[in-house]
Amino acid sequence: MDLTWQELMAITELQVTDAPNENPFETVPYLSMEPMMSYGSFGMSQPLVEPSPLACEASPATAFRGGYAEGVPTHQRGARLLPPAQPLQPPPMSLLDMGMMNSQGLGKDNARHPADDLESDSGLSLGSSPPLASPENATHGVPAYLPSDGTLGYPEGEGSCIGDHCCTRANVHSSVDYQNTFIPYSGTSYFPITPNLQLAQQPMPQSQQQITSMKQQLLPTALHDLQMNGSSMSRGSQFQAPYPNSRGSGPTGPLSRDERRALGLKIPFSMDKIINLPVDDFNELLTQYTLSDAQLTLVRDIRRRGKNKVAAQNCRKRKLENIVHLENELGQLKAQKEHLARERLEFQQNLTIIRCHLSDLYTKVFSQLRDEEGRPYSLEDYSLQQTNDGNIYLVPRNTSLDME
DNA sequence: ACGGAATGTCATTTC
DNA sequence: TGGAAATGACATTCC
Repeated sequence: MDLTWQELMAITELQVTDAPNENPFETVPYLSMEPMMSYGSFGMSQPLVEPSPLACEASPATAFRGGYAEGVPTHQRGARLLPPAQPLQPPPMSLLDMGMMNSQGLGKDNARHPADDLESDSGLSLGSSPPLASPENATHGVPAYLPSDGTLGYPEGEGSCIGDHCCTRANVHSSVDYQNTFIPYSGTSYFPITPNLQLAQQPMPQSQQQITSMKQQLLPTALHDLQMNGSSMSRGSQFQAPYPNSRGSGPTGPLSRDERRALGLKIPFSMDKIINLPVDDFNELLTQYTLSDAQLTLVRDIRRRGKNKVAAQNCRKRKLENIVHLENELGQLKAQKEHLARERLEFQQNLTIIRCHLSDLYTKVFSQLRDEEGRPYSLEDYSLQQTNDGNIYLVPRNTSLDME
């Protein structure tokens, strides 16, 4: 009997890890074992109604559940006199047949609730937004547009160079280093992958393939050009027509609208200076020349448009990168969800096993108990209740130790 | 001729 | 408070 008690208590110890309703992916509710866990009723005050998909039928638990657990309502039945509370505190208990448990998949990890993995593995931080990389350095430190004095623009102080030969210009590349000014998202996942998950090694979801395809299509044109000091950036602020050169026709080509305007108004300094000079230097530059209002307005417009052009390019690049980043995280989340679903299923199977054994042991205990007159205690009328101090008592079902 | 993509520009907000 | 950056919306051009 003591041995049986040890087994029973070992089973109840295992229940400590049972917190089924904390599963965030819970969709199919199953019976909580909590009533048996609390210091309240230690008996089957609630029937085990969950059908067992496992080999529970072959054990005595089947008869127990069928004959009592499912047949006995929770309301009180015929009351008997409360016998003297019989302390049934067993000696220190041992885990029941851990070898069996492990053999059935109840390993140290399997007993964990999936919710544990949610916290420990995912590191989900919905409150944090992706660190939008700022391209503000594009014009700091390393100027976005190299000084073009002598190589492009207008001869300072004279606007005599108005002709076809002036439409050609040196191909001054932008020195914006997008590889450095942008923080790649790929290295800072917000859903850290634990080794056991190995999400990164999972097959790429279809949506991710799509975005990858999109990236392959878009980035080479939109991003790669930017990164490779290509025509995009140069076009933006250098003396290149916005559209004719947009397909890689080279450094030469028709003047842009602002270029033509600048030529028309004989703006005495380069577009590069107008756009990329710091504001103080830009203002100082303006003081060195006597400009008409029209010239002044045009220069300021050119500066504004030139800066906004670069900003628009940066903005679009960021937008694409954000899409790629979010698609990557979506793929990781999907893989993580699948992993948790598998763990949940395994957990439920283990839980069913535990319940079967618990019912079996409970039946065994009651079958060996006898009252003062030698009659067996009925599971229908008596239950085991544990007090706060850990003692276990056999009490009628209509009696609660809490009230005493 | 039409649609999509790329890019420029403007207005507005945010930094 | 002014300048710069960011960004949505629209326009323009090319393919």
